[in-house]
Amino acid sequence: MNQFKSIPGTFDVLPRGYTSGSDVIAPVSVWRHVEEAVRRVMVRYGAEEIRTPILEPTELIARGIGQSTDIVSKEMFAFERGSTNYVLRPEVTAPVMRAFLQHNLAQQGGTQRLFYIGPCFRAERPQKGRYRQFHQFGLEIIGSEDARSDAETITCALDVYLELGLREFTVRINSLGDRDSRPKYKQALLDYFLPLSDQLSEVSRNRLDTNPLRILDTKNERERELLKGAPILLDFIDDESRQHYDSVKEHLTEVGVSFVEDPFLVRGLDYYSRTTFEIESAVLGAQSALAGGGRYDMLSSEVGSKKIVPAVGFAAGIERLIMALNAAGKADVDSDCPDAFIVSVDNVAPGWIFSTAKSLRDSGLSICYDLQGRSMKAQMREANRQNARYVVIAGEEDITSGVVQLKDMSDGSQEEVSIELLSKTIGASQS
RNA sequence: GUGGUCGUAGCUCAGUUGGUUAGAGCGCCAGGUUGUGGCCCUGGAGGUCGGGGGUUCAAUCCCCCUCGAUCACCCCA
Repeated sequence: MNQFKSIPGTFDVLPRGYTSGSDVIAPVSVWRHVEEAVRRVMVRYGAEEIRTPILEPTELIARGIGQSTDIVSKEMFAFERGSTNYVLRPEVTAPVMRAFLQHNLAQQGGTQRLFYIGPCFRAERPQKGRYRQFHQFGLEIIGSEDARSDAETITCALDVYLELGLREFTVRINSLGDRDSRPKYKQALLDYFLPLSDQLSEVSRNRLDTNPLRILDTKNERERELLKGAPILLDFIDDESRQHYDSVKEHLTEVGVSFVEDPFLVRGLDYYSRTTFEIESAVLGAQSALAGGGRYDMLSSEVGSKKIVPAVGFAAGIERLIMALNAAGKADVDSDCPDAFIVSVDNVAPGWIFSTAKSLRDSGLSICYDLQGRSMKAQMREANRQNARYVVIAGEEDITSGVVQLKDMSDGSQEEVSIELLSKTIGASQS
């Protein structure tokens, strides 16, 4: 009988953490540490949390992200039930936009700053830093064209990394221009590459038909050489987009964010226009992108809005963030430990242990005790392993006399405490 | 979907040019200390050496198949 295993590309987050292949799966405490940092930073940005379903209509994702993208064409976990097509969300921007439109959040006035944390799903072949179920957090600023919102999106992502103690990353930015810029540029790219097509790899040759922009981020050495002579996207964008882009760069510079302009930074989701950016870390191996995002002014109309709703946002991978934290030695986080562990000498008075634990818990303390009838030594070891602050030692006589031993595990000191005063004494020293 | 690498205890890994009961460290359990943890010492549990087939007197080791893991391409977080 084979044991069941988690599906490839998914993993369990355990209390203690473990290694899986070359990946270190961090303990839950690290995950919470990250999630709390995200929430702190988001609050500073005035962002409010939004939670959307894991399941979305397939059509929303297909239209939002784009039929020809890899995500939609080959990486969706999608299924049909009755007359409805469902998909496990591969990202959260389109769902957030859907929710924004569905609930008419524009009616609440102003610009909405919405953030999320949660799982996403893509049917890719797993590898280091890439999973089938992975976790993202992100910010969407919906309802403004202001270049400050683009810059704010970038600083917000960076602030999460800074908050967690990361320092080593690079920001790459580019502008894709407006709706009309891309077709013009695509044509220019085609004009450049078609005569050279015999020098291109098979994948890139196919892309000339399907999505020529994707040739720009090839890793192939020879193609990179060819790219040096290729037309530059920035030369094809409209004046307004150019001004907008300059303005984004100025704002970033004003607040001391350094970045590199990458004329070949396109992204694999169709909804981007104008600003795009990626934040990457050198410590991550092949999957080096920590976060990515950009402006998506066209998305709202793609998913059925009559009005164009301008928006920008970023999405960041939590697994990759944790990998970077591990590499930077910033992933050591204290996990919760009990205030006290009750040791029963010779396993006497199980009922008393149970009810005492309950009443101490009722007073807000975290209490553990042995459930296996183990020796006192083993109970002490267990208390030590769990990092209990105190051990309550109770034997037959202690309980009848109403006075137990309270041992402070940090320095080994021990005192007699009457049972009625236990919660007060343990609680008083809570730091 | 395509390539490379690797499968020995819960974890990290030794090992056998094919030869009796397959090892270590960590972890776990117990004892050393009959009411006291961390350190130390002793002992113990735990493995069909991924699975199937073949070669051989004999396979964990050699061959074939298969399954799984992993890294990379592609793409993205």
